[in-house]
Amino acid sequence: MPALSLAPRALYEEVAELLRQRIFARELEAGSWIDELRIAEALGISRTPLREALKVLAAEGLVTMKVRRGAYVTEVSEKDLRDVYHLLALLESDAARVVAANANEVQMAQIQALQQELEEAVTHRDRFFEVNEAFHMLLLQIADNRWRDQMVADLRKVMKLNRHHSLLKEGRIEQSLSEHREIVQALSSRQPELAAQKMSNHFMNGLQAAQ
Amino acid sequence: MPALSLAPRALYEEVAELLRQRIFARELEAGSWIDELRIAEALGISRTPLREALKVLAAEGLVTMKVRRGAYVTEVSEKDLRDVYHLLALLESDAARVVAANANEVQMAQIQALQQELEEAVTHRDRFFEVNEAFHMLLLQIADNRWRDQMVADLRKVMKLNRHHSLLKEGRIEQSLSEHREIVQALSSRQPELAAQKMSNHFMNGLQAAQ
DNA sequence: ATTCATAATTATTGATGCAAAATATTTTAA
DNA sequence: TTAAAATATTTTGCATCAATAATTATGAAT
Repeated sequence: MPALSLAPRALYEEVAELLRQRIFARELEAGSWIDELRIAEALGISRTPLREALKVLAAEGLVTMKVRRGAYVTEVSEKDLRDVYHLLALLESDAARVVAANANEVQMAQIQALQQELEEAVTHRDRFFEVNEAFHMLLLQIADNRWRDQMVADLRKVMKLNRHHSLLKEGRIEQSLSEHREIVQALSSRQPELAAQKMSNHFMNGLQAAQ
Repeated sequence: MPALSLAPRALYEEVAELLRQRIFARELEAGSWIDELRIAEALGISRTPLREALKVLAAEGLVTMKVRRGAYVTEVSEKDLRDVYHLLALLESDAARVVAANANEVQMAQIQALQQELEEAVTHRDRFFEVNEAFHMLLLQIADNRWRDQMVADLRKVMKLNRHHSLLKEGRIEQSLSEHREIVQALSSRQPELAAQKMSNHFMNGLQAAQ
């Protein structure tokens, strides 16, 4: 029985989302083989939508398909993690550059409002995590490049495969907040290169905390 | 009857490749609906591998899935084209930066050898096209970031959706060659920032020629 | 004549079944 | 006892089949 949903998504998308959650929650271990038959049976669905979901996840980089050997949860090495952070830094710092150069006053106000929310969420880990994500999403949305949005979304999913979460490290939230202040400062004062540099810095520090 | 294949790829991958070719060749028009039944029948295969192939192409951005309405060939607007070039410039110029900083002497020699081949191919459009692609691939390979490789590959596929091919424009090949010389020069002299800048420039000129 | 509702047709989505390939196990021989 | 070969089991991958949803066409009513 499919889960209740107001937006009628296709079953393969529902399944893809469910598998993502299980992968992030490490119920499906990194490197392990994904038993199609078992999962299809457990979910009460056929293998067809499950196989389609696996191909979507493969394109995102979350699983790896091997010919005639099925799907495996992607293993993320230390180098992979560095590489992914490197690209996120590159893409999001470019977004920051674009925003600093092109955002209108209303959009700047939105950014500052979210920064304010972030300041207030500093004592609540989950809330901070949530607002932090919203902040980065807002910048991407303003930068307005759907291809970048897609790539960043995929890379962030891969990043979540890693067990060490940078924001969970002692003192990282406070440091992250401080870095955000500098980014917003650079954006507000319309300094594209500075904003890009601060954003890049933000990711490099995140990587340091993550490993 | 499935197509003869020596390399034991899965059928859905063969089909994905075939559809890519047809999309690039405009046999499948931009924005048009993809008739599963008709194509499956024409290829003499069932709809299952075809549907899996379509989901792969959707992840690459070549087709767009609409719930309960099937697959459509992605329409690439002028803005899309600019956005894709922007990202390719960003990613490949970063690769050039990494190469300038980290490549060893053997790799540098490979780059120079390919540049030489490019010089010799200037009078043969198809050959130039081929060597040009090999050149960019070599830089990516040396920069050694499989996530970037995947993203660049996807973006290049989207770029090919556009009907105006920059290398087909009068004089563009000669200009492109000259830009390549400057890139190789910057790489050989180990100037990361200059290499990145030249590469970025190369893409911006390519975009100009493409529209 | 136009609009709304209902029915029919068409196409997507999901389930099931079957064959081929790969892996694991067992048996036999050295 | 160990290794190799043959057999058996597991699992992927493709095809066919059934059902659900959407669109279009037709008919009736205002």
